[in-house]
Amino acid sequence: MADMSPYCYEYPHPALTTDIILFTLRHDVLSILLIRRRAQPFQGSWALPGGFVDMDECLEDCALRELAEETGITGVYLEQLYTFGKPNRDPRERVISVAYYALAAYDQLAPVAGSDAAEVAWFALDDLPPLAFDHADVIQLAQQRLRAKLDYSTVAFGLVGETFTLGELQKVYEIIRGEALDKRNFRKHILSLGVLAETDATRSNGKSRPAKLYRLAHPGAVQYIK
Amino acid sequence: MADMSPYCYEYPHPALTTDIILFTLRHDVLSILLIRRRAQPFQGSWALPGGFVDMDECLEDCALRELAEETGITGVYLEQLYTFGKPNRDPRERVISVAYYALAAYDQLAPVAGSDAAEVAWFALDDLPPLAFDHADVIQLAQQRLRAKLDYSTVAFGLVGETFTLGELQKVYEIIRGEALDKRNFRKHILSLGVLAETDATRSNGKSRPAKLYRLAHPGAVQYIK
DNA sequence: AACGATAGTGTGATAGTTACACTATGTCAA
DNA sequence: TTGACATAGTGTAACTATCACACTATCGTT
Repeated sequence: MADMSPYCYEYPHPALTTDIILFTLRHDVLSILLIRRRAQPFQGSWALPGGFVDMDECLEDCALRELAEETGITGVYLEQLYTFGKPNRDPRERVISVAYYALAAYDQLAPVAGSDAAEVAWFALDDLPPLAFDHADVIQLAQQRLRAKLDYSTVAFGLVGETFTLGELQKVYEIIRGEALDKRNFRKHILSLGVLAETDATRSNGKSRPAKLYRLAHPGAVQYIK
Repeated sequence: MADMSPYCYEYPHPALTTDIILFTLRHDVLSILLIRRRAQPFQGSWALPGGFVDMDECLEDCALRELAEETGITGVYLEQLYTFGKPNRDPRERVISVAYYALAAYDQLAPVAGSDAAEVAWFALDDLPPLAFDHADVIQLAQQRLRAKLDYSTVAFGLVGETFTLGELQKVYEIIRGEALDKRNFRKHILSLGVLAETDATRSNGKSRPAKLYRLAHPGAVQYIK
């Protein structure tokens, strides 16, 4: 018994995990990536990717590592969301989960089921399967946060590629806010923020006039705006 | 040895604490409550109130309990801020800290040093002593968050009493934003939010014309506005 | 009764937001 | 090659919100 449980403490310690809500837009639908659990508890249920924090890694590194291990995905934008710690979240033992949300452009992603995942799949946010643990709550909070940050930060740029057309960007805003936006007003607004730079390339969707491509003037961190 | 460390796990577990940044306005200065540590590590240093999470209590309850135990303070507004988890935050072992910030009106508070605290004192945010652990970072983030939330929520009401004059409320905004505001514009704005209710009482500061007292129309949760 | 202190009140200028419709340029099919 | 389709790209006027600004009212104090 002691051989199987060699990590001993004077006081009880909880287990610590990270969970990742990876948002993307696929076929004009806001979606997240879920894995089907290979292990107990909730074996066979859909759940957020995530897992236990190693003792020598920081929380953010853990989130990135788990996402990579379970889904093969790397290089996404990541931000801490909230820490969930109710006593009976997990039937095995006390587990604290630090939730992160991640954003990426769909065509830059190629998820592959990894070690702890029997399967990996995208789900539209309004068509989620039954979820393990309290992951439904986690996802709902993430969606709220994403919507709120649209208005005062540059999060939206995390959901498009490195270069993008204003039409693509407008679609991101429309889908997350759930309402149509006026094209001229949107362009005026977004250009006035001063965070975009023109490129001299254009992109055609194959059916119509090609659109000018833009990129972030200062790529990297999400900025607060206004 | 095993007798001193009876809580054993198959994998290593971190310790889990909460820390609380309790803001108040005292003598027109934004201040927080610190305790002087009675125990190692950082014995004798100033630190945020906080402590280890019990295995059967949720994170928020822990924060409230620790605040009560160490400072005697109860009944404050509390909100999760961020979770700090770098591997070497604490020299003893891996410690994850879920930080909460709290708000209260100064005259409703009477801090008293409790069990783990040798001393409890208010410090102006721009005149903090050297702090234990990474608490200086925690406080800085809390201050940023407080300032940001002023503009899109009703947090400011957490720093005044149950009833308050518009002059008092304006002072809260001015101090947190660090700039003077126009009285007429402030009143127009705050009343237009529709979150205030008049009372028919007034309050005099003893030196001048008494001011009408207001209260929150829907006390309780901090609301998002605009 | 005069003074000091804070409460309380409105208006005009400016800036930001909204509503709204047509031309331009590409692809595709006949 | 030309016409139909799809999306890109563009300006203006009405409306709304924000900002700057100064005086009167009412209390306590001397």
